[in-house]
Amino acid sequence: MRYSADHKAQTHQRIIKEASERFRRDGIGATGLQPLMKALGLTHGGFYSHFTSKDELVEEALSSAAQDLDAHCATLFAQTQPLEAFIDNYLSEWHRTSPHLGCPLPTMSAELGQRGQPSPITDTVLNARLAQLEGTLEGDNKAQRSLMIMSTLVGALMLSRSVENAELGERILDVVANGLKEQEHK
Amino acid sequence: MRYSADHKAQTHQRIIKEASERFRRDGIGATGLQPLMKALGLTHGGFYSHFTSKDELVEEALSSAAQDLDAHCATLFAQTQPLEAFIDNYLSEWHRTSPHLGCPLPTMSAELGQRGQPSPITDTVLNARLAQLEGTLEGDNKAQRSLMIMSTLVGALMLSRSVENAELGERILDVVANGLKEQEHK
DNA sequence: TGTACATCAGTGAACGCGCGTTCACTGATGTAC
DNA sequence: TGTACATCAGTGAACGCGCGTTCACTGATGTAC
Repeated sequence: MRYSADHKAQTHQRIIKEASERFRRDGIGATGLQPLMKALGLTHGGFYSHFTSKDELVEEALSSAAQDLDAHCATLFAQTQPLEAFIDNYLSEWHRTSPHLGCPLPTMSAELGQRGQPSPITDTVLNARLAQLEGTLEGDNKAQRSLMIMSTLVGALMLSRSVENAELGERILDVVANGLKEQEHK
Repeated sequence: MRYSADHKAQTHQRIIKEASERFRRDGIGATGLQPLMKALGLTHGGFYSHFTSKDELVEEALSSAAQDLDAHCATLFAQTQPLEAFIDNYLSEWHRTSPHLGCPLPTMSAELGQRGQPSPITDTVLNARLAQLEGTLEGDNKAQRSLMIMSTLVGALMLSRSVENAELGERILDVVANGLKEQEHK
């Protein structure tokens, strides 16, 4: 069956959106193409009308997630206390319990580093986030401080999601968020 | 064939050691039992004389890795500047390029959080590390500060390993190590 | 000490399963006349 | 405007592969007599 003009582009986007959520929630290796296509009401064979391989989908899904995140951050940076807003948002209970909609770094970067064929996606995502963070800082050594803050945020969120004890998970977020804000307010 | 008294215990330990390295280097899901046993000169069927399932191996391999790390840290804490030694060691070029021998948190905790059946291994490993770190701190709010430092270390090491650009990877380690030491020296 | 037997770590074929990928096919719709 | 045809997104069976796990078997060694 032939479809209307932008039908294919829409399906393409639907696959990317679903994949970017599943990759972040379950990991890349644990996400099968068959269940993914089925969740969209499609059959798996059609996947290759849109992508040449799973690896290509990984690339596209990650840059899509990064773009969404950029847009989301832009709204945070319009606020009066952009750094505090960024920290509170990154270490929020919502972010902890919504890995599929959040930053891909805590969920996917370990696996991306372990994959055979490396790609510069992590570099791109990280650099984008660092650049935004730098914009909210004042004083000296912005580049170094944004790198430290970003490392702390990524580590704290990942750990808070990995521990079994939910109370410990929430405590990690609270303590680190308050500590970071205190630190930056001197 | 029947083997000498402690033969089985030795093989058991060899499996655990090889597994704990592969899990940290490649991830749990990406580590097959068949290649693992083959690397030890054994056949895969024999695996179930030692473990009831892959999940059981995961548990044992992780606590073994945690124990090794404890011992390693103990030597660091005997030094004159234990906190600096800990930071320098954690963010060393050796640690960055030797994930299979290092801390399991940056390599495995994301995947452990994504697995269906959760286990308290991450909690145990993290708490052990936090307790040790607290011992090297002086001043107030030790619990909070050790949590922040640990988050920073884990995040920085994971990111440094995930970026494709090795120069960026090394820069992350340097900047964060220096920043942390400066911060703690007030 | 010598012999018969029991043990059980390790063997290797086989199990069902889901993976990524391929391919001949379908059939509704856009286009050409 | 009406008809014939080309397009191509999506279908669904099939591919080889490696996974975790099972199982009947082997055979060197410890043990019992």
